[in-house]
Amino acid sequence: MPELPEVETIARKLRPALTGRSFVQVDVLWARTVDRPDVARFRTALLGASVQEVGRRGKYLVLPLNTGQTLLVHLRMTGKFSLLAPSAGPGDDRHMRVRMRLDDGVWVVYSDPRKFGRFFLVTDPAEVLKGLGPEPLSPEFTAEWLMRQLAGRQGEIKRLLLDQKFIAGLGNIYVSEALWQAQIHPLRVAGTLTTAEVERLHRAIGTVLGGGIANGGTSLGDRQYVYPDGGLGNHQHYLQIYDRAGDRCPRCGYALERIVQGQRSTYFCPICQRAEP
DNA sequence: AAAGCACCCTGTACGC
DNA sequence: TGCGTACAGGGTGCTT
Repeated sequence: MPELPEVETIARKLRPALTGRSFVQVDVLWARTVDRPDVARFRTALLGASVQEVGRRGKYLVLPLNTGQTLLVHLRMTGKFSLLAPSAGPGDDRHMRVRMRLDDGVWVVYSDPRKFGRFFLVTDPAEVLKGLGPEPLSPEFTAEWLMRQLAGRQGEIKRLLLDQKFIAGLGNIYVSEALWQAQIHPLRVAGTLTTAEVERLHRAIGTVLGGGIANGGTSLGDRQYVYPDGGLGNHQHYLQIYDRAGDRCPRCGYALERIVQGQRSTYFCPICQRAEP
């Protein structure tokens, strides 16, 4: 499940292969993968267009084109890109949903078993990105900003951190890790966090995301997330609590627990993540 | 503002 | 062994 560090890792791996290249072939094998425009217009507009850069905003890949349009991709749960040499061909992955050939012959293959990922080709990227909160690794994301935004909030802190309109890029794994590191209970009412807790949380978010990127992202579980160059990330070896219910807390040794918040799993330590300030 | 739920999907885990 | 079913999960949209 790609979150900010995984999408950043993917962008970095796609960048050298795609920047300056143009698309000479575009095949959409699962129509609903293309959110907009319709598949026919998508193909026509992409053919011959070249990629100016490969960026990221939240969990979106952002590829401005020389045509003035921008290709945006959200991988959702199981979307992944592969880069294949011209001699290898595009392959025959049964989950292939989009395949694109570049002007140097390299194949860019998008596979997505659960078909949740989406491509957007738009004139104004804000059309897709406008609702997103700030980038958690940018200078504007300060402890002071976080403190102000949390003030008065009655919802649970974990659910709020997952809200992309609040902060862009955090997902289930990194939110659980950040709250554990900051020693804050996931059920805490957001507006009740103390200044010290908010400062710990702010620092922890930076630490877990930075660590995830430094380790080349997470390759987890059944999906064993594979990057465009065929490699695996390393960060799964550094996760402290995610998907470890019943295991001992690395900090205090007590059994980690799993609860459900907003139809989603939350992992935490009931001892060192205090329910009260 | 906050929360619940259906939906989109399929691989996997689990019960019988 | 084989079959059916529940479940997971990010995001959107709708409802309360």
